[in-house]
Amino acid sequence: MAGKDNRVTINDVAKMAGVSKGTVDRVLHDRGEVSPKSREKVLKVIEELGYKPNFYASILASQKKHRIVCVIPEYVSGDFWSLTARGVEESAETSSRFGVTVEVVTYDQYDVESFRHVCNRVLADLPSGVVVAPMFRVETLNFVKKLDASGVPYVYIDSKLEDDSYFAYFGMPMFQSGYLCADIMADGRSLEKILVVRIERDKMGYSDPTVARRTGFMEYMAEHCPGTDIVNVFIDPKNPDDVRRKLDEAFAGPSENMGVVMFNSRIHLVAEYIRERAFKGVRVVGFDALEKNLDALRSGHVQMLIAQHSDRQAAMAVNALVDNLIHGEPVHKKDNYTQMDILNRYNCDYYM
Amino acid sequence: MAGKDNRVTINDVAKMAGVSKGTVDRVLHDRGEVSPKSREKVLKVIEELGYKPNFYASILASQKKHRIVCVIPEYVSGDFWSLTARGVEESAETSSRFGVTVEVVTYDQYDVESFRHVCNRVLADLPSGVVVAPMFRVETLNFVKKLDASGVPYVYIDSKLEDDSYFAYFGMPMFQSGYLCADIMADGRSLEKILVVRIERDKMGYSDPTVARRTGFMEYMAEHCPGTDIVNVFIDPKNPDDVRRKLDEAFAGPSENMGVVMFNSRIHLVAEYIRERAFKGVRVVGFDALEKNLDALRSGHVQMLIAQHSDRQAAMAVNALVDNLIHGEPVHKKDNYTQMDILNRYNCDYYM
DNA sequence: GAAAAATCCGTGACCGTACACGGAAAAATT
DNA sequence: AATTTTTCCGTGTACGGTCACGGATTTTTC
Repeated sequence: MAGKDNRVTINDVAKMAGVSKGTVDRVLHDRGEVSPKSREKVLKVIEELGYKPNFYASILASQKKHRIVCVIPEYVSGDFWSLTARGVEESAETSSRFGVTVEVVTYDQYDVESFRHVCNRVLADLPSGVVVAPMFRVETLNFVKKLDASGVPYVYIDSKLEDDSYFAYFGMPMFQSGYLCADIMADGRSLEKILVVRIERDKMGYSDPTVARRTGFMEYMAEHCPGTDIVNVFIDPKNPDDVRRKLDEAFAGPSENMGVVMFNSRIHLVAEYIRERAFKGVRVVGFDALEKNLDALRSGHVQMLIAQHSDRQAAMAVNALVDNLIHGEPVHKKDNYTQMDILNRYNCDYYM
Repeated sequence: MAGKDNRVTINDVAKMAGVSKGTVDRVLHDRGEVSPKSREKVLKVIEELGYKPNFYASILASQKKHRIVCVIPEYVSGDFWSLTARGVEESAETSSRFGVTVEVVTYDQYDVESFRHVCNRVLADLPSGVVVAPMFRVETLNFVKKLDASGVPYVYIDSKLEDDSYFAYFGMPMFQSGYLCADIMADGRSLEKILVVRIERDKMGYSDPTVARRTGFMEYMAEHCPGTDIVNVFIDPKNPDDVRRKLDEAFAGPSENMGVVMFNSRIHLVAEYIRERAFKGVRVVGFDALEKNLDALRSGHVQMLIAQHSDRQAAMAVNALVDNLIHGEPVHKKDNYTQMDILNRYNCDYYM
């Protein structure tokens, strides 16, 4: 506890063990070429003296260059994946001090082929570690299997797959986030109808990370509000007219005491619609702290958001790899569920 | 953007500027003994080459030992200040790598004399930087004035005072947290009565950081729920009998549609009482993610908590000082308001 | 038992910076 | 003009590691 100032160095260990620092270094890095008994002795002395290598001397001396690549969906400024990218950017800065470069490569999340292509590029020039946000189940499994075979550690962010040789996972508990969302939507009020707004793609075969979220939501509703009418509305987010038409239809009936929810980050589309139509009293709940969503929160067109720090998530993913690469540290926890932040108009301005 | 691998070193700069690395070093650290024109030239070359000192070589070479002390109220495991202490502990670990030792000293927050004593001890053996959680206004101002005079940077955590030579502040926006709290308590329901449970000390002259929070709460209520009856209840937290008696009195009347709130971290006392009396339907809202409070959340005796990551807060405070001491970095922002986290039974388990 | 191979280990040159030391050049003094 | 003082700057060592290189021992081979 009492911080010792007399740091013990590799030379101290060497002297004490009656060998040279070269030998100590060899056992430290398991580089072989050390007789069992020297090894033994050095290890014992290290233990006794409580030797900790000087991190900085180490980095300085070993001019190793590690490279980490992050494979995430394409993004444009302000959307969900741009947050992740920002997190990567941030940790890249820190990591560069450690001689680790971090590289972001993106793929079209609606196009398997582009994902395959990116994977191949990564495999062609193997990095020291990989961070991947999986959208295509089979292809990702295939990808990571090859990484694993080459001894390249990989970590999942956002969502994970059911293999188990991943190095770590950082993401939101999807099911629970849906459950929580339902509670926020419904608790203490008796809603007659809830629109679940989904985007067309949901219907297709892609592995959509938000399905678990929807499941959580539905489960809560079934348990706590069996009487509430839940209506699915499918929209094409790229087509404003379509959005307007579909929502007009959905809002047509008796729109008293209604709720609207989306399980991806696009709730601002709904907010926009509601602003246009000047609807009052609709309870709108969504996910992710995109700037557009926060604006909707401020203007009162969205009541609540559930957010995660995807930037921090990404940063932690990268850092976990860096720690491992540089310091050989194992992960603290393999599965890291980041907190679910509930935002409303009164606390959103203090969200990062 | 494209990560350059060819880091430029102090030698490159020296060569380019036609001087020796010693001179470059002198201008880098403003150590004088450099002619204006050499200085000029070096500065220009640094600019051109985009030279960034190698952090690690720098730390390694300068064997400076910095010491930071954190002055916070005494704590026992599980209470509010223990969270802060934990954050300090964490950042202490990181900081030790930088040759910075972090030391925690505590005072009795109910005893000015103990605070004075601690301050004197700190002043007697000046550290390189100070983190302080102020509870006594006058004494703290006096303390920091002396620190300032000695050129020791200090940062406030938790709450800040109205001087302005502090290096930084990390804390929750107290007024807004009260405002938010009121919204969480009252929004969408029509409460008849709200008990504001306070501890005796509130009545005395101590500078209580939670007054701003209470003000925020009251302001919201005045604006949005003028009809709600707000009743102050003073308890002695150390005396369970007193708590029970006072709350019994407060709950005596028509206890339909009631709310209870506390502005410090002791809401678990109320939860305990409610559990004992097996009251139903009371809306209980409080602050801070103490283990006891989280338990109350899980068991349903508290509906909502507003939390802050006081550990992260403390860590950031220490880190800001470390960055400044080691790297001479100025603060990003002087006032750092940490986010206000809304916790209920469904997201509290993922809160760190 | 000598030669070849394998094993083990010490040496020393770095990594990029900080800073003490002492000397050269310029300025001030006499 | 000679001397002293001041200003300015280059040199060299240390910080605590990493790793290539080559030498010394030991083991294997024939």
